Amino acid sequence: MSPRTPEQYEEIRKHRRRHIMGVALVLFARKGFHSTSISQIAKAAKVSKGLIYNYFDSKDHLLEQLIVHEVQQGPDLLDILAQQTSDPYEQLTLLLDGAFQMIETDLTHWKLMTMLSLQEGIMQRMSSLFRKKVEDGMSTAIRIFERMGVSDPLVEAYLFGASMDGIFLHYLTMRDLDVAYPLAKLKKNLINRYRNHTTSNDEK
Amino acid sequence: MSPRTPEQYEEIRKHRRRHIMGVALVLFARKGFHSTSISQIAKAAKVSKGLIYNYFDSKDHLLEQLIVHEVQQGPDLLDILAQQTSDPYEQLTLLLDGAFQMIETDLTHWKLMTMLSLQEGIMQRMSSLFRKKVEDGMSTAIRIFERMGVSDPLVEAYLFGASMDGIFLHYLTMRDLDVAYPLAKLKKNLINRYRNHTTSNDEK
Amino acid sequence: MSPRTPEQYEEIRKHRRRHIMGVALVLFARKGFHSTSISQIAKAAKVSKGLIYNYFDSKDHLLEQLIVHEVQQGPDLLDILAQQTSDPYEQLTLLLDGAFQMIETDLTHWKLMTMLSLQEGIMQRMSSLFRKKVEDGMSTAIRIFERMGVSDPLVEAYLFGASMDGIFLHYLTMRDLDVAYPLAKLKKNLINRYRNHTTSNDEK
Amino acid sequence: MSPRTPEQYEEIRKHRRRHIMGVALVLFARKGFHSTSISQIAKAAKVSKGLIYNYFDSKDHLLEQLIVHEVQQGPDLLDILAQQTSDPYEQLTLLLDGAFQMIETDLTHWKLMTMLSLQEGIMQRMSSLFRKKVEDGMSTAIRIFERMGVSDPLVEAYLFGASMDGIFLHYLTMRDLDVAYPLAKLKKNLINRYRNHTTSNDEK
DNA sequence: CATGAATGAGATTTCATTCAT
DNA sequence: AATGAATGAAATCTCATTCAT
Repeated sequence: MSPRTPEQYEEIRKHRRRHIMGVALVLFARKGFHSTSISQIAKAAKVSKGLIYNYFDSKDHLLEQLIVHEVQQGPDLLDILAQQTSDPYEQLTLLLDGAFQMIETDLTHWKLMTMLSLQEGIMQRMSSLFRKKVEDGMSTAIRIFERMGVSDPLVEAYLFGASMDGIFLHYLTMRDLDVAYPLAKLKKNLINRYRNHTTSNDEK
Repeated sequence: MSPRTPEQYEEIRKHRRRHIMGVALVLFARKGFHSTSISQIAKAAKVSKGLIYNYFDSKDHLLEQLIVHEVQQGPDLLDILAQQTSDPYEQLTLLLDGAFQMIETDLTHWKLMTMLSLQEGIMQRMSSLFRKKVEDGMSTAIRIFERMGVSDPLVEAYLFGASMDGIFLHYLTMRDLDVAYPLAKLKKNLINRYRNHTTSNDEK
Repeated sequence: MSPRTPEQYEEIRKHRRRHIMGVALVLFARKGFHSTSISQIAKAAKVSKGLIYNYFDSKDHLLEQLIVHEVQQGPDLLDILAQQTSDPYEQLTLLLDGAFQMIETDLTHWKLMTMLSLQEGIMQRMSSLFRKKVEDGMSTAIRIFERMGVSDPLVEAYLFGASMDGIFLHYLTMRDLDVAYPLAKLKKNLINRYRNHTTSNDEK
Repeated sequence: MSPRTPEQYEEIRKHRRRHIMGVALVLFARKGFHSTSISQIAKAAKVSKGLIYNYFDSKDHLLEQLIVHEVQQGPDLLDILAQQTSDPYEQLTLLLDGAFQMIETDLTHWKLMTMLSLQEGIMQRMSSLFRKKVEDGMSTAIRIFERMGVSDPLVEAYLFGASMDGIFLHYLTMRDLDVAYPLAKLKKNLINRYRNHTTSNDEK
C-alpha cells in the first residue's frame, strides 16, 4: 500500500541494471554491438524495450557503461597476484595460472573488449580510461621481468602480453571453427620458457 | 568510338568489381561490417548504389566474396618463404621479416579478418575454407620448427603464431589510442629468441 | 499526529491539484502541450508521475481542466473595470491600464490560450465555453464604445481587441528574439487615440 | 535503359521536395509541429516515410527548411507595394488591400509562423533570420508613416502591425469556432482611420 | 551498363499510462 | 495517498534493396 522506500527502489534499480548489462554483454560479445538490437537484449533479459531506456540513455550509453564497468572491474589481476609472493618467477606462474583460468570464465569480457578495440570510434571516446589501464598493467609486468633479470624487461613485457592475447584470440577462433586448441600445453610451455629465463635471451 | 569487344567489357567488369571490393574492405575494416552502409561504399567508390548490386547479390554476398578473395589471396606466405632457403632459422627470419613488413601494408586485411572471426555467424559459413587455410599454415610452421630441433614443434608453432597475432592486435589497439608500440624491438627480440632455439626449451 | 480530518484531506487535494495545474500551465505555455511530457511536469512539480494520474485522468484531461479553469477564472476583467466608473473614456483607460499590467503577470495564460486556439482540435471540444466568453467580452466592449459615441461600436470593439492581442503577440515574439518592444509608448498612443475619439472616425 | 540525366534527377528532386514541404506546411499549420507525425505527412503526400528522410535530414530539418523558405519567400510585400505609388496614403491603402487579400490565400503560412513564434526554442535557432525580416518590414512601414506626417511614425508602425496580426489571429480563432468575423468592415475602418491621419493623434 | 529515387522492414527512442507496493 | 518501475504503442530514423529510366 505504502510506496516502497527509496532504498528498495535503489536496490531494484541496481539489480535490474546489472541484469540488463549482463545480458547485453553476452549478446554484444557474441554477435557484435551493431548486430545486436535493443529488442534482442530486451527479449533475452525478459524486459520491455522501454525499460532499457529507463536505465540507459541510449544504446551507445549502454555500451559505454559496459566498458567502464569492465575496465574498472578487473582490479588489476596483475597487482593482486604480484602481492602473493615476492619471487618473480612464481609471480609469473601465478599470473599465467590466473590468466588461463580466466580465459574460460571471462572470455566473454575479453572478446567484447577486443572486438570493440578493433572498431574505430568506439574506444577512442574512452581512450584515457584505457591508456591508464594499459599502462598500469604494463608497469606491473615490467617490474616482474626486471626482477627476473631479463635484459629488456619492457620488450619482454610487451611480448608476453601479446602472446597471451594472441593465444586467447586463436583459442576463440579455433573454438568457433570447432578445432581443438592445446591451451594446456601452451601454458606449460610458456611457464617452462620463463623458468630460468634469466639467461635465455642475453647471450648476445 | 568503336564498340568495345566482349573481352574489354569483361576486363572493365573485373576492374570495377575489384575496385568496389577494395573500397568495401577498407570501410569494413575501419568501421565494421554492420556500421558500413552500401551508400557509404558507393560514395567512397564513386559509383552508384545500384551498380554495387549489379556486381554483388547483396551486402552479405559482397562480404563473402571479400573473405573468399582474402583467403585465396595469401598463397601461403609461409610456403613462399620456406622455399627461399633450406636453413630453418633463416626461414624463420625471413618469415618474421615478411610478417613485420606486411603489418604495415596489409593491416587492413588482417584487421577485417580478425574482426569477422570474432563475430559469430560470419566465419562459420566459411569454416571449411578457413580450417584448410589454418591447417596449411600450421603444418608449414611445424615443419620449420621440427627442422630446428625444437622439442615440441607443434606447440612452438602455435605459440609463434599467437605471438605474431597478439603483436598485431596490440599494435593496432595502441595505434588507435595514439600510444607508441615498439614493433621493431619486438621483432629483433623474437629473432634473437629463436637464434639458437635449438636448446632453449629442452633442458627439462 | 492526530489523523487529518476529511476536510483537511480535501484541502490538501485541492492544493496539490492547483499546484500541478500551475506547473503544467507554465510548461505547456513555454514548450507547447505535446512537447511537454508528464515526466517533466512531475519533476517540475516535485511529485511522482503516478500522483498526477491520481488527480487527472489523462494528459488531455489535465489540459482540459487547465482551459476550463482559465476561462472561468478571468471573471471578465472588462466587467469589473466597467463598474469602477461610468465615464466610458475612463473605463477604456482603466481597461488599457489593466490589460497592459496583466501583460506582464498573466502572459503565460495568454500565451497558452493563444497557442491552443491556433491548434486544431483542441479548442473545438470546448468551443461553446469560448463562444460565451468571447461574446461576453465583446458585448461589454461594444457598450463602452457605444457610450463614447463611436460611429460603429462593433467594429471599433473588434479593432480594439485585435490591437491588444496583436500587441501581446508581437511583444512575446520580440521578447523571444531579444528585441526591445515599446510597450509603454504603445499604451500611451492607444489612450490618446481614444481621448476624443468621439469625432475621430466619423467625418465621412 | 540509359539512366536519367543529372538534370532530370535534379528536376525530380526539386519537385518532390516542394511537394513534401507543401504538404508538411499544411499539416504543421493545422495540427502543430509536434502533433504531426512523419507518417501522416508521408501518407498525405503519398510517399513513403523513408523518402522524406531522403530529402530532409530530420523532422526538425524539414521544419527549418520550411521556415527558411517562408521567410525568404515573402520578398517584402511592403517594399513591392511601396514602389507602386509615391503617395503614402495610397501606399497604405495598397498595403492593406494586399494584406487582407493575402489573409485568405496565405493564412496557412501566417498560422504556422505564428504558432512557431510562440513555441520556445524553435524560432530562436533562426532568430537572426527573423530579426532581419522584422527590421526590414518595420523600416518600410515607418517610412510610410513618416511621409504621412504622423507624429510618432515608429509607434504608429508598431501599432499598425500589431493591429494587422491581431486581426488575423482573431479571424483564425473565430473561424475555428464557426463565428463570423467582419473582416471587410475592419479593413474599411482601418483605411478610413488613416485617410487624414496627418492630424489624428497630434492635437495633444 | 549505370543511375539514384523510392520503398519498406526494422532499428532506436519516447512517453502516456498502469500497477505493485 | 504516493511512489517510480515497468509496459507497449507509436514516433523518429536508417538502410538494404528494387526499379524505372
